[in-house]
Amino acid sequence: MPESNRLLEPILDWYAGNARDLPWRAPGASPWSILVSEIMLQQTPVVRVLPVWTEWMERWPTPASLARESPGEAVRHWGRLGYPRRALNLHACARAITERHGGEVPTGHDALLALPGVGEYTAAAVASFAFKGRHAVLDTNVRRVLARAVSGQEYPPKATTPPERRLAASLLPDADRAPVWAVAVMELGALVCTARAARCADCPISDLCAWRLAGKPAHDGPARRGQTYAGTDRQCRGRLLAVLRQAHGAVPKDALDVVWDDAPQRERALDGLVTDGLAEVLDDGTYRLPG
DNA sequence: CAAGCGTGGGC
DNA sequence: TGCCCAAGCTT
Repeated sequence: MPESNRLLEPILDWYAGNARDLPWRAPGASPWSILVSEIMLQQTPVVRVLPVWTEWMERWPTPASLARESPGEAVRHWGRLGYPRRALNLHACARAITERHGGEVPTGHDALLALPGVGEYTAAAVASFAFKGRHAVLDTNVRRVLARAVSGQEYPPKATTPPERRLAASLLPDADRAPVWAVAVMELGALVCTARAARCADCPISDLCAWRLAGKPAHDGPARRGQTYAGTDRQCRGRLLAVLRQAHGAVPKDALDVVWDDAPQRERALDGLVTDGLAEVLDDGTYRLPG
């Protein structure tokens, strides 16, 4: 028997009084709406997801309704959420679900994992939140809470490690409480145990937290990230795709050329968009979202 | 497996 | 102001 989880009750109690009222957590939220929310939330803050998710749910309330559209429509209505390949992934999910799963989001972790754009985290999240399965749900929030509370480190490793998975698995409560435990730890990381300026005064497990008890030592080791954005291919792709999104119909190449000066980089980025299925070249040399 | 992939907001 | 970060996935 694993040692009992002393974090469980304080975190569940805290969640009961502090959970945000997010629409994909409503009792009637469909598995599809939860899957859409999880893909949209990958690397993207809740406040930016909310309006897009709402529009998508009105427009495409079921996998079948999205599957009937062209992939380009998904990209267009993705707006400025970022990482637009996720729109293609969701469109491909919709088609896979209608073709292989009778139009219903699959309930099992493995079947979810086989869907495009669904990785270890998203499969566990949907299996847990939509179908009330018992899974360790390890997102950046949970990893940070466990790193601090249990391991005494300010930040988790850059990539998820086997010890982290073992720890998360060992903390899983019984099947009845596993889903709420998963969402509660995530919420604690999102609202209290934040990456910067952790609000330890509001934390329900501050008296158990190894990191706080150690005096909140600063992260040792190299700086964790260093990605500039200005001038990158990513920025260029974003500019080009914005033109295609806002135009309805084909766009002459001139209209793309004007948004980025560096021609070789622009061509490379445009080729990349086509390769990735985010844009199409027509016979007359014009460009558009994928049809 | 490290790198690439968007975008906007907070400090 | 620039840097860091936000419910990751894929190759």
